[in-house]
Amino acid sequence: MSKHRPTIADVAEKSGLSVSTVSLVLNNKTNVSPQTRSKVQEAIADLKYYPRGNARGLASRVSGNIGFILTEDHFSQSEPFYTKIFLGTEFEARNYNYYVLLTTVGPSVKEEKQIPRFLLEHNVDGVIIAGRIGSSWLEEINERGLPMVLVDFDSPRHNVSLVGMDNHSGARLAVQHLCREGHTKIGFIGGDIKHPSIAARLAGFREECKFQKVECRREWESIDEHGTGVENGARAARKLFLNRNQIPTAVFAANDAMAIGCIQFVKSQKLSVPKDIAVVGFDNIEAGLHVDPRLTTVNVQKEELGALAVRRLVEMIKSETPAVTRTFTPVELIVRESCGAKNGVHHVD
Amino acid sequence: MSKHRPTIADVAEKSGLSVSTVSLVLNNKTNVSPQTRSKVQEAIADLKYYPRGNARGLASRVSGNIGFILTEDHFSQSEPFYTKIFLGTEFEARNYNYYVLLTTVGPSVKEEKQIPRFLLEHNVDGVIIAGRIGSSWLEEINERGLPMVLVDFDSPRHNVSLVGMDNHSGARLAVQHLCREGHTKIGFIGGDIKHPSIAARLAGFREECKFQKVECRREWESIDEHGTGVENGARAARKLFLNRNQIPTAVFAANDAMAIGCIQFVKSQKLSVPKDIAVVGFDNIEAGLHVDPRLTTVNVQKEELGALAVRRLVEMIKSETPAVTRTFTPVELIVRESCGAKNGVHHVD
DNA sequence: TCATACAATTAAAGCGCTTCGATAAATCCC
DNA sequence: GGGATTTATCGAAGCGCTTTAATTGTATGA
Repeated sequence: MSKHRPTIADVAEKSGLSVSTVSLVLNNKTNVSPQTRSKVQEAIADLKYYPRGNARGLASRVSGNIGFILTEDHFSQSEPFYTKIFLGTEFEARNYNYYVLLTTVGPSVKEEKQIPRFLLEHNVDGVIIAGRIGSSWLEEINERGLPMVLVDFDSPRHNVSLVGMDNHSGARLAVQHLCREGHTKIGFIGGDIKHPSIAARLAGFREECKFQKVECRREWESIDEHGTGVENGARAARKLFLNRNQIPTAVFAANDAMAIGCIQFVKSQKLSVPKDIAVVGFDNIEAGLHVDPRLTTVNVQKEELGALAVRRLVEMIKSETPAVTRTFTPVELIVRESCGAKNGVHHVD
Repeated sequence: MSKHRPTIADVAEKSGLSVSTVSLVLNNKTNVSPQTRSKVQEAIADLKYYPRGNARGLASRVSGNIGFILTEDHFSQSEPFYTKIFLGTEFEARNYNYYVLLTTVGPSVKEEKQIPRFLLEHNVDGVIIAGRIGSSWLEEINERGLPMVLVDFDSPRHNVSLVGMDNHSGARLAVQHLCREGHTKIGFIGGDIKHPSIAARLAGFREECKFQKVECRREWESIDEHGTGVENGARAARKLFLNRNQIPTAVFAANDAMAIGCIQFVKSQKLSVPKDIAVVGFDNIEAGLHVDPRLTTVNVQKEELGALAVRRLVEMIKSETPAVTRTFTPVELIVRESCGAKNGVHHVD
């Protein structure tokens, strides 16, 4: 054993310079001559030196970590929607030399002991929150003076940075496509209608219906209050289709999970998708590929959302005066069989 | 501002004791009188003091982190199988005051720059690896002298600790159930047959067939070399059912993804599941709930696997002489419709 | 009663880095 | 040409903790 891991002092000695100078090189500071810089870099490479994060963090009082917060029900959801966002985060964080600490939390801040340890221990330099979350968490983090970025959520009361997708255009794309397929009676299925993304999708739906001069009655907008899962989709579909004189021939669902629920319900009624009812979803989750018929949907760039969140967050961390930003990724229509059209991708213009 | 975060010195002052004593209390060391201990704890509570991880890590030369390594293709898989394992890891790690750093890696160690930063920087005290991984990674980690635990994989050459599930019993449960349903001709569908879990499932399948005195020909064992995904399942099913005089009436698939592929193929041939072909899978992934008919399968406790891995890893970290352990969680049969039986759960005895 | 052991507490020396202020050398301007 | 700047390098302090060895206090045994 004995041969122990090289420290900055070893690098200094090897290169014939001082520890401080090596540190300057390490941190890409100015006022280092090119020769010096390369001498140091050579020594670093020779020794296979890697700075110890703990020492760096202690001296510079930053943690080098980013916290990623998810509510428990989001993460335990079967669909890897948030997983993919997290993956994007992890990838992008590497480019900035940050580690990502993921944790799940309950719906709202209760006891101190439920607060993520990385917050209590000041072990993150900023926080990314994905999906719906109680505003008490936003306040908790604000109080700690940590920069934060929301992903696919918003809190008007908190004027917070966020990254999201272009829900409005996505909904319009979906409706537009159904119209192109000849549908004139289109319904909407949704849940958790206060969620900004869902609300925006409904708004886009209505707007495009109006624009296309297509019949879209309020009674064809079926909202299940209890959530946005498959079961909720099935329930909303039941509400939409049962006990009505007239039903729509096409449905735009606020997300894929509900769209799948809708398809299940329609099939359970011995009706055919897409022949009797065409269905379009939103999110492009994997399950849409395994449902029969395969789901036409609006694609969301999940990894990109995560990466974007990191970039915004790092900007805030580095900046003295962080600006509140709102960034939206574009979406595109993915045509499969559930809408009764030929396959293909329709990009948003 | 100004009011800055309390340090151990503040706690020492407040409690009228020395920094060293506070440290002893913090670390639950012996030789501290009960009165002293409670005085310190009181001060800690008053000040809302939390030790700074970086300082601790620097002084005690441990990182307080656990690395979680996944190959890229595992993580980008749609199915949240590994996500759930990770979640279990994260949960259990909290109990031991560890942070989990997740990263994905390529199939084998190539350049130094592809090595996870937490390894290069010695920023983890141990490593959990989930799923199939190139043995060069195991060597890389071994060389660094880090304790490690594999989840759902094995490397006979490396004599490494692992946690897995009882694949053998699971396969036997599945076959046993099919026999109980009256099937006498049972096929097997699998992929990546060198994977220890898959191989064990095949072994269990054969053993139970023999035990039940049921016909199971080698030509009814259809292996797709290219993987264990849905497509591979469909392809293996094609190989199994096409161009044969006699085909089995039931299939045990090595995992749910392949089972779903198999169902898709069977349906594409205008045959009925379970009437013409009964199908049983393994893993109990969510997608099995959304396929039609819903998939009968063998449940694997994914979160528990992750938690278990943490426990084993922490034992190794704390121990001077880490023992190599192999731990297996029990499985249970979950009966849904794809096997043509009534629903229910059959536990392994 | 005095040396001995043991328990409880502490002072001080780091852990490996960053950063501030000092120093020395090079460049500038009138 | 000489004081004022600027640039490159370094010494040393300190980040907040752990840990070792030393110190003090108290109980033990002969």
